[in-house]
Amino acid sequence: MPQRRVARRRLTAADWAEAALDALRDEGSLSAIAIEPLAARLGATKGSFYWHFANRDALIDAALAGWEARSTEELTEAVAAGEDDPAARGRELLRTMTGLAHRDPTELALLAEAGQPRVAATLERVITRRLEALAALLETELALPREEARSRALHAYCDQLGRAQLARAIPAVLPEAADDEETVIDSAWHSLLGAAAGGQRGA
Amino acid sequence: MPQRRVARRRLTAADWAEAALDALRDEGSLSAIAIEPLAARLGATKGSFYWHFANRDALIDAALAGWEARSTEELTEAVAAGEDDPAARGRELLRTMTGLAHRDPTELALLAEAGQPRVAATLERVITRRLEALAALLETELALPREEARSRALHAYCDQLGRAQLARAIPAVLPEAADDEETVIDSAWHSLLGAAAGGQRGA
DNA sequence: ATATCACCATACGCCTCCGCATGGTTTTAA
DNA sequence: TTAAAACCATGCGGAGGCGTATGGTGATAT
Repeated sequence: MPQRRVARRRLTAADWAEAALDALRDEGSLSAIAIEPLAARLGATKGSFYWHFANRDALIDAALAGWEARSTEELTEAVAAGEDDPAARGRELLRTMTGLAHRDPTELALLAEAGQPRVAATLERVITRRLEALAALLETELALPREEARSRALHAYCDQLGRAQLARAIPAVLPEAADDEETVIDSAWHSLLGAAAGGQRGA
Repeated sequence: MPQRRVARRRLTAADWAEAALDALRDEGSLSAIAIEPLAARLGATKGSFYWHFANRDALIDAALAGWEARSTEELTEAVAAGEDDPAARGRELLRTMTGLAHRDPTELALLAEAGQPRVAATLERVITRRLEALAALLETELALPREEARSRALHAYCDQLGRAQLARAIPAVLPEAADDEETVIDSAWHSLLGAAAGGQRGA
C-alpha cells in the first residue's frame, strides 16, 4: 500500500533543517531536535531523513548554520538601515540584537544549551559580530574611544540579555512597560548614550 | 552474592536530592537528573531510589526545594552581615545575588530550564526575594523612592544575569578583568549608586 | 533469639529514540 | 519507454531511561 496521505511533496534537507529550528523554538531545547518526532511532524519517516543527513548531529549543525545565517542577515540589514541618522541606526541595531531575544525564543534556547561546543561556537560568532557592530557605531558616530565603546556595548547587551531571560522565565518581576518593545529599546538606547564611566575598573 | 562494594552506608532521601543537585550543576540540565545514572554515581540501584521517592518528579521537586532553601539562607545571611555599614551590606547582597551565578552554574541551569513550571515557580520566589532585599536596601539606606529603588535593583540584576550567561556560554567576549569577582561587584555597586534616570520611561 | 521493619538489589516490561538495511516508489534522462 | 538516480517507507537491533514486583539483607526491638 503506497501510503502517501494526500499527495505530499518530497522533502529537502532545508525542510528538515527548518523543521528542526521550529522545534527548537517551540520546545526551547536542543533535545527537541529528534528525528522521529520531526518526521511525524513533517508527515514523513526516518527513511527520508537519513537520505538527506548522515545523522542527528548533522541536522543540528544545519539548524545552527541556518540560524546563524538568518541572524547575521538581520544584523547587516540593521546596519545598512537609516544610513543618514546615526541614532536611528543605533536603535535599529539594538532592536535587531536584543529584540530578537524577546520575540524569538530560539536565541535563549541556544544560550541555554551553550554547553554543547558547536552551539557555543555559533553563539560566539553571532554575538561577537553584534557587539562589534554596536561598538563600531558608538565609536564612529559618538566619537567614543574604542574601549569605552566596547564596554558600553557589552553592558547594554548583558542588560538586554538578562532582561530577556527574566521576561521568559519569570515575567512577573518585570514592569508592565517592558512588554512594549519600543519602550525597552528607548531605555536601552538612552542608557547607552548616557552611561557613566562604565566598564570594569580594576587592575 | 551480597554485592556491596566495600561497606557502603545506606542512603537517605537527602542523599539522593543532593546527588541530583550535583548532577544538575555538573551537567547543566534537568535531564541530568535521571535515576539510573544517579544510582550508578551513588553506587546504588533504582531499588534504593524508589524506596525514598515516588518517582523522578518527586526527586526534582526535592532538588529544587534544596536549592531554594540554600539560596534563601545565603540571602538572609547577606542581609544580616555588616549591619552597620550599608555599603558593605549592599556589596554583600550583590555578591550573594549575582556572584552565585558566576560561581555556581546551578542557577543558570535552572534559568535555562524555566520552561518547566515548577522550575519557574522556584526561580520566581528566589529572584523576587533577592530583588526585594536589594530594593529595600536602596530605599532605606539611600533614601531612594520606592519605584526608583526597584528599578535600579532590577537593572543591576539583569545586567549581572546577562553577564553570567555570557561568561558561561562565550567567555571570550568578556574582558579579562571580569574574572575577578571583586571587580565585578565593585562595578555593579557603583553603577547601582550612580544610575541615571533608569527604569522604563514610557506610558 | 527471632520477628519486624527499613532499606536495597535484581530482573522484568515498557517506551522512546538512534541508526542501518532493504526494498519499494517516484522522478529524471537517455 | 526504459534505465538510472533520487527519494522514501518499513522493519529491525540496540541503547538508555522509567516504573514495578519480588525477594533478599541488614538493623532494631522484644
